Amino acid sequence: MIAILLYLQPNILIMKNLLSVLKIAVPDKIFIKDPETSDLGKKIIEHSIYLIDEVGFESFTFKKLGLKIGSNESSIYRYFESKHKLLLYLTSWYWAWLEYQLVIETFSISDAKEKLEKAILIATRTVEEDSNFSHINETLLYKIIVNESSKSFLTKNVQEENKSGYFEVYKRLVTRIEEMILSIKPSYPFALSLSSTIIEGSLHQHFLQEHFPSITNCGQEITPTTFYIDLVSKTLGYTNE
Amino acid sequence: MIAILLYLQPNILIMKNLLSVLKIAVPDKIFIKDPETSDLGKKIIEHSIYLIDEVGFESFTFKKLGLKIGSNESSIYRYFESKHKLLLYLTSWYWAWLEYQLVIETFSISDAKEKLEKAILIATRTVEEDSNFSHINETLLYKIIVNESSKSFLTKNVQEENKSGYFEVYKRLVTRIEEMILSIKPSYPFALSLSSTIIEGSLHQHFLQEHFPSITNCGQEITPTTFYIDLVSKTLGYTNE
DNA sequence: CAAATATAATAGTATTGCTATCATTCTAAG
DNA sequence: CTTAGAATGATAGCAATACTATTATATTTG
Repeated sequence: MIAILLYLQPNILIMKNLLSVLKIAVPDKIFIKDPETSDLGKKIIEHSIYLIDEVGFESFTFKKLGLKIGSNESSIYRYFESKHKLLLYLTSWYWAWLEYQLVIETFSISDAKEKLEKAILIATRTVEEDSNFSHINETLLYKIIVNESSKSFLTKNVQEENKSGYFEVYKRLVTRIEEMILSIKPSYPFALSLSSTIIEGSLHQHFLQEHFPSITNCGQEITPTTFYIDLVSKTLGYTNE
Repeated sequence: MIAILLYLQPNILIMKNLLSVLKIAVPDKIFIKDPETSDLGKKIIEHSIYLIDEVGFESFTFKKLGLKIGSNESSIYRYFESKHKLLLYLTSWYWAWLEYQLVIETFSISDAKEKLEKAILIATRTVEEDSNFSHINETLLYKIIVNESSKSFLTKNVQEENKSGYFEVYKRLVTRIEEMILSIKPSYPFALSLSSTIIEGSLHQHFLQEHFPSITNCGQEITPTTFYIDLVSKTLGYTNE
């Protein structure tokens, strides 16, 4: 089933259909009860995105979220053990969604360079259009990823949470791009570091673009995508410049 | 005075002397009372580094710090309005210290490439030796920078705090490296982004090395310095490989 | 229809992130 | 040497946070 669908042209309509069959898979240790399995769960996810975007992660509380969705704080605790776990859920969902795009949009590209550049495009572009095929607003979620996602791993418990598999999706994504880099230049000794630099670095450039425009070239003309495609092509030595 | 000192060979002994004359300058709006002006102030800085390293920034409180230094919570509030301001102080101090190293250690280098590579080395190397010439343990502070510094700007108030000048030192550092890049290749259109990528990216690689070794090449053999020197030389097209 | 399951309501608790007030100690100028 | 001012300490208090626990009420499902 999945293989058949993957041969199709990737466009938003097809993605819509695909996602009605496929489910974005988030490591299930992250939640107590899968929010996808109930109306309340979906409302929690949907409105947590609105609320975190609105007030920021530090000021976000389950009590406020309960108020927003006309539900009770204690009910939210039946889905997520803490707001930190909810953030982990959102970030994992985002990375899984990105991986999914990466796979379908590069699947049929045979040229290694073209494939990598497509992957860089997907990983570094601004998510501007909400696909509207679920309760998740990807545009706002992307803003949260730019502004808050680092907080999901910059904690005293990373090691532990890493062992629990909470970051598997993210790591797999880095590995996928690493493979694409290596298929262009197998002798390049920093493929993992370059891959992780593209992914985290582009979030950082997006952040700078919004809050510290004086220390980035990204703006109207130049995008993080432009910057990273140039960087990678030169680093791997396949530029025609 | 400063100019005279800058002609000297940079080594730890001279730095020690230099720093007894020069003071690392942190934007003074960050604190209520300059912690450098009193014993209590210095103790606050010294032990905040130990405590944040020990328990992490989220669990760090002024009450706990007060206990550690045998002082009172309320006294600490006379120096810093909040723990967030204290983190801003520590990060600003670190960036100022790094800028200072950058300036003295590259001052007398006339070759543009050599100068830039020295700068990259300084900006990306692990701080392993505590210089011991002040109450600030640079080794531990560096660990805090790797693990917590992003939290100083990933907040809802960045814009405002940026306007207040809290990030001036950091931005100046990015600009300094940008200039070095441009002096090698004036036509390179992404010098600011490359500079900010080196600085933030190397912290990220250090973080990965410690917590997510499977998605970085940095480890025993390869360091963030190796990776970034290779990246930059290829990107600017001056590699001899 | 009964039993199980999900949700809501309420209460409670330790801790956080402060502010405010007042008391004490130290320090430096007259 | 004293004395006023500055710095520090002690104590109290407060609203909010980040939960846990218990009980009650819907809702679903077999």
